Amino acid sequence: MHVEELVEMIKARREALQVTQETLAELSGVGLRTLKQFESGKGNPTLLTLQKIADVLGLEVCLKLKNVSRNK
Amino acid sequence: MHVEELVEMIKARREALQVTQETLAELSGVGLRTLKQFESGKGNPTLLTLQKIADVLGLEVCLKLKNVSRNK
DNA sequence: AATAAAAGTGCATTATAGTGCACTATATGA
DNA sequence: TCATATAGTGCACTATAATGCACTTTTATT
Repeated sequence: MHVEELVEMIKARREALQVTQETLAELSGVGLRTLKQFESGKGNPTLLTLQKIADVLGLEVCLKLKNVSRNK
Repeated sequence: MHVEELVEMIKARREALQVTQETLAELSGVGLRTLKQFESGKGNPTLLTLQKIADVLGLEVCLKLKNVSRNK
């Protein structure tokens, strides 16, 4: 997943749960500014930051085998 | 997945592919020091760094729903 | 349209990730 | 065992992520 997709997934999930950025920031312990930056596609969060955010949304960061076979 | 698990997955994958840290660093464009730090569990890489490393190993960073139901 | 809530942005500061270099430690093979 | 390859670490520096604050823009809602 590219960064944009990860961002979209986080945003979609947050919105689905009807949580505001402000609330998510509080719940996750990540600064509001940081969250805003990330969601607006401007950021390059650290793994820890991403995990904190994902966690609260019931998501988890993982690694999976890429579409094996052929050259993208 | 906790950081340690992600690290283990990267290391296992790198070793399975018989690639040295040095080679992986070169292929991924990530500094050797950074890679060493990450693999030895000392780091908190940025998403971009993690993606660069994962990419070369045929892995991708993703978000997935956590074990729904009940309290971990 | 007016208001209010939520999201986005500029600026400045602090904390820390990324990096190279030199060196140590450990694993591996002859 | 000795040599060599590979992995780990201390130090120092640069780049940038994380953050708060104040303000603007956008998105509902009435």
